[in-house]
This record gives sequence, structure tokens and C-alpha cells, in this order.
Amino acid sequence: MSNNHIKPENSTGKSMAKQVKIKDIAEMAGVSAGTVDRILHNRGNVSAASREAVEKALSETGYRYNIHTSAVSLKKGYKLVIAIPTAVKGEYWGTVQNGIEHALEEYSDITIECEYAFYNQFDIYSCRNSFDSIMERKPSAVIIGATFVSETVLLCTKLDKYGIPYAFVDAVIEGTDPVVTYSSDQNACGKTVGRLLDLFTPENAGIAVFGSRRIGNERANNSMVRMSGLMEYFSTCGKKREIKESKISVADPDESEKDIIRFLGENPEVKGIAVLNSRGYIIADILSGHGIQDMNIISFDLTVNNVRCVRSGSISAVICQRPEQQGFHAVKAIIRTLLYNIKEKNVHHFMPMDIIIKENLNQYREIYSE
Amino acid sequence: MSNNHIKPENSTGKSMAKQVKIKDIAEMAGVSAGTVDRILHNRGNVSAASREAVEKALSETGYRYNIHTSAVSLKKGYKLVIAIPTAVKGEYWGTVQNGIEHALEEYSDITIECEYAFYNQFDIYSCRNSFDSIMERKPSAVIIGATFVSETVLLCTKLDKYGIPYAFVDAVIEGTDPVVTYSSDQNACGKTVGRLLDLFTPENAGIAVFGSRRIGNERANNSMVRMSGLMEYFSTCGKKREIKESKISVADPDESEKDIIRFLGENPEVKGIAVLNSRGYIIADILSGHGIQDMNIISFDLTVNNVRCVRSGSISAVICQRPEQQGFHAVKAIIRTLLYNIKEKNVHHFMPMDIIIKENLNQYREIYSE
DNA sequence: TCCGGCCTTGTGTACGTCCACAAAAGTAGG
DNA sequence: CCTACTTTTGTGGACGTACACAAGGCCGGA
Repeated sequence: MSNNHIKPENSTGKSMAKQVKIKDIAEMAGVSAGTVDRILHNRGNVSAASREAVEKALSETGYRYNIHTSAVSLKKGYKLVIAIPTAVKGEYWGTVQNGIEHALEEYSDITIECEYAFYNQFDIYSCRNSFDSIMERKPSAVIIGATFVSETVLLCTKLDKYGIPYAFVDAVIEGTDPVVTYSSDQNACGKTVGRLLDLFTPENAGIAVFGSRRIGNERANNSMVRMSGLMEYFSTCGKKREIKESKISVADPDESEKDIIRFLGENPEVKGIAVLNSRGYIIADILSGHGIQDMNIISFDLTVNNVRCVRSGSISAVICQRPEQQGFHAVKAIIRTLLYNIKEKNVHHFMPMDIIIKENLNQYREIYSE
Repeated sequence: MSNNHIKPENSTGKSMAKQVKIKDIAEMAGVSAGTVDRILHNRGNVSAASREAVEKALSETGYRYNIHTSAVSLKKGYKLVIAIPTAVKGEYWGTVQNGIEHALEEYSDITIECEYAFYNQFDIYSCRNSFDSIMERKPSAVIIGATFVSETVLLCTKLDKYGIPYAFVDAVIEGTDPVVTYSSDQNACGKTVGRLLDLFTPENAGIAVFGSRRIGNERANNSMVRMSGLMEYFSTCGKKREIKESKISVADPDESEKDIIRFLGENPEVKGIAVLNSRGYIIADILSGHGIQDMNIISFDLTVNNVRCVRSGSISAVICQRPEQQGFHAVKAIIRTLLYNIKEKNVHHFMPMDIIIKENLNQYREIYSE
């Protein structure tokens, strides 16, 4: 009972990497621990000779400092600013936020202050307001859920100027220099949707694709990339499918309903619909309301409404890009950067595209909620 | 609509929790820090009165001790024994091992020694040998990948006796008391396979199911549970499908090949095959070798061979249960138990069943390899 | 040469916990 | 009431790092 632990010193033959301490490095380089510390933290005021000697010792020993003792003596806290579209519980950005908070819990023994700078993803002025406030908040690091291209580039330029690290979730914006990004390959998503639609829809039936209405021409538009992936799938799959395109309006539900019903009246051969955003449930509910049962809908994101529709069968499949994991890992990566002051090598992480159908829905719910 | 987004903690959007220290608890309870420490670590020699006062203070403040300072001053190390089937890189248990090692890296600042006790999952004697050696190794905790029921129960009884915590990955054995388990709902897996097979196989074609040959009648047999799930799917899906059953032998490849070709000769209507273990690639390769192209194979696990077949199209879909995550989380949970000496509430974790097809294969590869 | 100022380096304390050991309180027997 | 012993409690050093501050070295100008 009392001997179910081992003593660190007396390893029973197993070799254990011995921890190299700052003092060891200092001794090797012929300087004091303080100098090593200054180099490790880029605090400046170090001669070229000392720096060289210490860096040699560091790389020879493969020194990695002890995160625990580091955290113990760390005086300064960090301030994390999260600039993402308004997070609604049970929807996409709400799930991202879950992941963010989950990660912060893991670091609850370090002083990390976290501020949200939400913006309306359909309103460029709201985004500008929000992003303008970020520098005033004096962040140590920023997590960005980008929608508008030039606003984001502007923000990143400022952050770069002050050496403030930032990470992207959901979408990656060109012309920026993030520490790390978590996103999905939207083109591959489109292909996957194509494949699923193809599987679920009878061979002789038609297919329709619903995207969002474009808002401004500056938006980083995941839907459009998904669309081209979907088209690629159908142009290479060997089968001949007729593909109709349409849009749904987010703003006006009554309008949408009329549009959809009219569209289906005009295209009775359509038996499969791809909805390239998270609003598949809207179409599913409209069709249910009109007693239409034999439509196969594929949509995106495991939101509460989509979950309901997958369970009831009014949506055939949903593709999900692990928003929670995106938030979680982005925060962890950015905190690691703050602590260790090193950039990771592989900055772009692509999340898997989970395929969720009625049969495997339950296990995903457990993962994505909580 | 406007204000149902998540407010983190307080109105200013900041989240910071103040650390309650052992000294604070000691002061509140009118004892010294040493006494609090003894209670926290069940070191005994504490009067009932002190214990009561301290526990009151602990629960009032919601005290949670600082993992970093704890780790800094922790003298003892831990020894983790991993009792799983022999891990081969790129196969199921190899991926579990990846996850285990990944988790150990996260705790590289704590002294954790890790020993593997591999066994041959097809040989009950090998399992006995391996499990018999475990107590001698004086583990602080054990991670078990169980195959044989009574051997596992025996091991767990011994572990329980000495109060050594253990966790299950992949399968859960009845009559044991693990700290935590990571596994999949095999019945739901079976249903999902059924659904996929149904989608991929033309409506008028027949379907076959290949399980493993049973080895001994004591084995925890995932295949059998998957089989019943699959049957459930087809008995409730409304369609009429003819389902044939067969087995594949792991031992003798030539024998398997003959069996399969004979089977398909006798059942030419079969155009879809579910392989309820990870050996879908064997069948896929045999069929490819015989020039058979129009078979839809669904199998399990993202092994290197299955990945190759999904990419080439000879396997239509694979279901994967995140072996890496299972290993990863099991280790993290067990280490948390060792550190905090508390049991988690929800011991059974079910992993999602990822559906992998050609179109979404690449992103999963990145996740599961690395 | 001396002085002030800047650049560089070394030193010492604090962080919160663990744990060994010392001290104190309690108990029992004579 | 004293001694011997057990149970309970308090105390201080150690862990490895961060950072403030003091101290030393170097340089140019007077």
C-alpha cells in the first residue's frame, strides 16, 4: 500500500531523462543563473559572448524548463482577448467558446485573464468596432475568429507591430502571421458533402445546393469554397447528376419558406439538398411543416437544432469540424507560446470533418456538449 | 436573442479565480498547514476534531490545490504499467500507445515511469503471464486493454485489494471497479456499419458480414456486439436485405482467400461486405487480386493498410473509435487520480465513431498519426 | 585620473506545497 | 505524580524558476 509509488532517484534500471536545471546551464556556460534566465526570456542586456555560450549549453543539453516551477514563480499574468463572432450557446461559436473555457481551466493555476470581444458576423461595422477596441485592451495574445478580410489584416498588422501573438480559429486569412491556426479544409468538406448527398439520394433524382446569400464581397466565405469542392466531386464521380443552385436568406423566414417551396415546386425531381452552412434545420423544418418526407438534407455543424433534425431523420447527415477542439487547442497553443516564448513549427492544423448520422449521433453529442 | 450569449463569470467579461492556499485553510480551521496537508493526503494521525474543522473549511472555500507547486515539491514519482495487447505501429494498439506517450509528454515535469506489459491478444496464456507479472512491478496505477474476461477480473481484484487505481481502454469488463474507462458503444458501431453498408450497396443486392473466428469462449468479443447492432439496424430499417454470415481466419491467409472466393462464388448477389474487425484490407486485397471491383467493404480502424484501401477505393468506409484519444485520456485521467487522489464522477466515457471515407480521409490521417 | 551613466552580471527572496523531523499533548502503568 | 510511550500538531527546509535589486565592468568626457 505505502509502496505503490517509486522514488525518483532509484530507478530500477529504467533510465529516466534527468532534468537539466538553469543552474546546470549557468555552470556549463560559465555565467550565473540570472543571465540564463535573461536569455530564456529575451529580457535583453546580455553580451553576445554570454548569449552564445548559454545557447550552446541549452542546445547541447536539450534544456526545457520546468513548467511547474515556472508557473509557481511567475509574477505576471496574461491577458487573452478572444475576438470571435457572438457566441450563442448550442451554436457554432458557442461551442468554440466552450473549448476555450475548457482550455483555460487546464491552466487555472496560472493567472490568465480572458476578455471576449464579440462581433456580429453579418455586420462589418460591428467587426470594425470590436477589432478597434482590441489594442486598448492591452492583450498578451489574441484568438481570432475571422470573417471580414481587410479588418482582420488590419488588426493583425497592429498585433505584429507590437509582437503580440495571435491564433486563428475556423478560418485562416491570407497576409497574416499567426502563431497557429485551427481550421478545416473547406474544399474537402464540399467533396464530402457531395459524396454523402450522392449516397443518400436515389440515383435518378436531382440535387440542389443552398448557400448563404453573400454579404458584401469581402467576406471570407466558407460556403463558396465548399460549393466548389462539391462541384468538383460531382464532376469527377463519373455519375451524371443534375445540380440546381439556390440561396436562403437569413433575415426573413417567411420569405425563405416561400422561396423554398416555390423552388421545389419548380424542380420536383430534386430529392437531395446540400445546405452549405449550419442552417439545414431551417429547410428541414419547413419541409416537415409541408409534409415533405423524402428529401435528403446534408448540412453543417452540430448545433442543437441540427441535432434535433438528425435525430428525427429530417436531416440525413451533418458535417462537423470540431469547433470545441478548435477553441481548445488554439488557446493551449497560444498559452504555450506565451510561456515558452517559442513558435511552433507546424502552424496550420486542419480539423477532421466528422460525419454525423442518426446512428452515431449520441457519442458526438457527449463530446461536443459538456 | 441579443443577450443569450455566454457571459464568462462576471459582467466585465474577465475570468479570474483567486487561489485559496493551504495556509488560508489552516487559519480558518485553527490548525497548522501541516495538519491540512495530512488530511489532504490521507496521511493519518489527525484527530477527529481537526479533520472535521479542516474539511468544513475545504468545502466552504472549494479549495483545489495548485498542481504546479504540488509538482514542484513532490518527492515521490509514479510508476504506470500499461497492460495491453502487443502494440504494432500503424495498427490499433500502436495508435493507443501513441496517445499514451503523448499524454506522458504533457506530464514530463512529473516523475512518471512507464512500463509496458504487452500480451498476445489471441493467446490466453500470454495474457496470464503478462498479467501475473503486474503486481511484481509495483505499479502506482495500471492501464488495461482487456481481452480475456476472467484474467482481467483476477487482475483487477488484486489491484483493488492494494488500492491501486486502474483504467480500461477499448473494452470494459464487468465485475471490476476502474477509475475511468474509455471505450466505444459497439452496438451503435454495428448499427452505423449497417447504415453505411445499406447506403453504399445497391438496393437489390445482397449483403455479407464477416466476423473473426472466436478464440476460446471467454473473449470479450467486440465483433459479436457489433454484429447484433448491425442486425438490429437491418431489422428496423424497413428494407428487406438478405444477410449472409461468414468468418475469416487470421492464422492462414491462403485458407482465407479460398474461403472468400468460394463464398462469393456461392453468393453472387452479395455486393456489400461488413468486416467487423480491422482486417477489411485483407478481403479488399484478395478481391483486388481477383479483379473484383464492385464490392463495397466497410471495416473498422484506421490502420495503415485500411487507409491505403480507403484511398484506393477498395474499401468504401472505415469506422474508427479514436484509439489515440482513448490512450491519451486514460493516462491523463489516471494521473489526475494519482495527483489529486480523487475519483472522477463520470467514469465511463464513450468515444465517437468516426466515419471515414475517401473524401475526408486526409484530415483524420493527420490526427491519428503524428 | 576621476566621475557619472550605461551596459552587463550576480544574488537573494518569493512562490505554495510536500514531507521529515521536532515538539507538544495525551495516555497508561507503576 | 512521574516515566515511557503513542498520538497529534507545528515548523522549517527543499523543490526550480522569476524577477527585483545590487554590484561590477566599461566607456567617454572633463
